[in-house]
Amino acid sequence: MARPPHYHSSIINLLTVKQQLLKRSRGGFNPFDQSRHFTPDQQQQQQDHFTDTARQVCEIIRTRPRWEQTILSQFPSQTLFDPTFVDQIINHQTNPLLSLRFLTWIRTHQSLDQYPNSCHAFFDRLVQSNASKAAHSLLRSLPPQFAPKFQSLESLIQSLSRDGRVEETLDVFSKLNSIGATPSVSVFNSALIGAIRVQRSDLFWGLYREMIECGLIGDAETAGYLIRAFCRDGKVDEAYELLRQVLDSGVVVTDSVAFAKLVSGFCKLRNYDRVSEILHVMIAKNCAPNVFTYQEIIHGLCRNGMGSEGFRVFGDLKRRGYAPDLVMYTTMIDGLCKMGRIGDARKLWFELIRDGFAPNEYTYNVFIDGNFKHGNVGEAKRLYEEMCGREWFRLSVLNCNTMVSGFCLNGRMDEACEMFEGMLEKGMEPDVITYNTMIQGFCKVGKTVEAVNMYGKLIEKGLRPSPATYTPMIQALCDNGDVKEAIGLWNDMQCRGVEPLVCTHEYIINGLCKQGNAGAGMEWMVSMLQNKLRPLRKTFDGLIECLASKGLLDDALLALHYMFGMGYVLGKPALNSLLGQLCKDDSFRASERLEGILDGN
DNA sequence: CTAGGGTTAG
Repeated sequence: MARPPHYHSSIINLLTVKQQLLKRSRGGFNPFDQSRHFTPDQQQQQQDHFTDTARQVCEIIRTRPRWEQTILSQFPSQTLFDPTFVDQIINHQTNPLLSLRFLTWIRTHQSLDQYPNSCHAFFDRLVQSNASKAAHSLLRSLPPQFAPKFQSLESLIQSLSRDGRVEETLDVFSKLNSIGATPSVSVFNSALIGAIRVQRSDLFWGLYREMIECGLIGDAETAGYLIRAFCRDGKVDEAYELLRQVLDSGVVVTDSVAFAKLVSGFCKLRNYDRVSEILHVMIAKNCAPNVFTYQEIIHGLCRNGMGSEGFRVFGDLKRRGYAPDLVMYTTMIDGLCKMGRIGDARKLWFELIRDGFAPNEYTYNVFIDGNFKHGNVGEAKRLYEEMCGREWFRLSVLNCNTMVSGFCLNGRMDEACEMFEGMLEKGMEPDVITYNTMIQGFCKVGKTVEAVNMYGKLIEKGLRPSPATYTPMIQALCDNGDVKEAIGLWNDMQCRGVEPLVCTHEYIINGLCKQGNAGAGMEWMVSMLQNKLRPLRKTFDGLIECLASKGLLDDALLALHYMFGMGYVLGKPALNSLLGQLCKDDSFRASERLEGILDGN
C-alpha cells in the first residue's frame, strides 16, 4: 500500500491519524478504504498539527545558544526525528545557518537518508538564494547518495563561480558526474571565468580539461576565456594561435576583454605589428577597439619605455573624437611623470578637470608621486592635503607609502618619519614597502643606525623582509666601513631565506677591499663564482687592485683569470697596480704566469 | 543583474 513519502509512525502521527479517522467517520466516510493515505486536506491538517511544536522548536534553535544539549529533554525524540516534522522545521526556518545547524544535529542521531525532502528543500533554497558557501558545505556534508536536482547543481556552480569559490565547484562537478549528468557549456563557462577572476590558472585548465573530457566543445565565450587564460599565463603566442584557429573555424570571437589582453601581451613583448594586426582583426570582426583596448595600448607603451608613443596614441584618440576617461588620463599622467615630462602631466591634470572629471585616489597618487620624483615637494604636499580634504577620501597604506617614498627620495627624513608615525597613530599597519622605503631613505642620508632600527621593527611586526630590505643597509654599512655588521645582516638574510641580489655580494667584496681585507674579499668573490653569479667588471678591478696592493699576487692572478674568462678586460688603474706589484715583487714566475694568462686570452 | 583598464620600493 502506498504511503505518503515522509509518513513515519510516531505517537503524534498515530494520534493525528486517529483524530482524522474519527472526524471522517462521523461524516459517514469510510476511513478504512484509505486508512494510510492522506488527502491533501489531511496532509495540511497534519502539518498544522506540527506547526505549533515546530514553531516552538524553531524559536528555541533561534534563541537558545546551546539548544542541542537540552532539546531532547523538552520534546519526544519521535517528534524531533520525524521526517515530516523535520520538513516543517526546514520550511519554517528562514535563517539558513540555523537550518544547517539543525540538520547537523539531526545527523548526530539519525542518518540523513531518512530526510530526503528536507535535504532537497534546504539545498534548493540555499542555491536559489545564492548562498553558495552554505549550499556547498551542505552538499559536502550530506551522504553521497544524496542526489540534488541537476538544475540545482548547475545553479550552484554558477553562484559559487560568481562568488569566487571556484575550487568548490570541483565538488559539484564531480557530483554531477556521479549522477551521470553533463553540465552545459555555459555552466563550464561560468566556472572558467570564475577561475580567471580569482587568478587561478591551475583551476582554469583543470576545468577546461574536465569540459573536454565531458565531450563538450567550447563556444565563442569559451574561446575568449581561453585566450584570457593564456595571456594571464604569459603565453601570448599560444593565445594568438588559438584566436587564429578559432577565427579560421568560423567562430566569431567578440570578447573585447580577450582582445585587450592580447593587445596588452603583445605590447609587453614589444610586438607592435601584432598589436596593430589584432586591432585590424577586431575591426573586421565587428568588435571595434574600445576604451579598454586603447587603455591597454597606452599603458603597455608607457610600461615599456615607449611613453612618447603612448602619448601620441593618446593624442590621436582625442583628435579622432575619442574622449579619454579618468583611468586613461591617470595612466597617461603617470606615464608622462615617469618619462620626466611633468609639465605635460600637469597640463593633462588640468585638462581632465576641464573635461569634467575629478581626480580620484589613483590620479592623486600618480601625480603626487610624479611631483616628488621631480623634486616638487611643496606641490606634492599641497596635492596630498587637497586629496585628504576630499569627502570620498580614505587614507590607505599605499597613499602613505607614496608620501613616505617621496620624502625619502628628497632626503626629507624628518617628514618621512612624521608620516610613518602618523600611520601608527591612525592605527594603520605599515607594510614591507613602507619599511623598505624608510630603510632606504635612512641609508641614503647616512643614518644607518636608524635604518637598522627600522629593520628591527619590521621583524618585530612579523613582516617578511625582502631583498630590498637588506640591500640598502648592506650597501651603506659597507660604504661606511662597517663590513662586519653588513655580514651580520647578510647572515640574517640567509637565515630568513631571503635571496641576496647579485650586487649585494659585490657591496661586501667592495667593502672588504676598502678595509684592505683582500683575502676575505677573494673568498667572497670565489663564492659568488661558485654560485654562478656574474660580478661587474669594476668589482674585479677593485678586488685585483686590492689583492695586488696586499701582495697576494696568486689570488690576484686567479681573479684575473676568472675575469678574462668572463670576457672582461682589466681596467687601467688595476692593471697598473698589478704590474707595479709584479715588478716590485721580484717574482719572475708571477709575471710569467701573467703572460700565460694574457696569452691564453 | 551587465565585464574588462590605472597608483607605492626594488
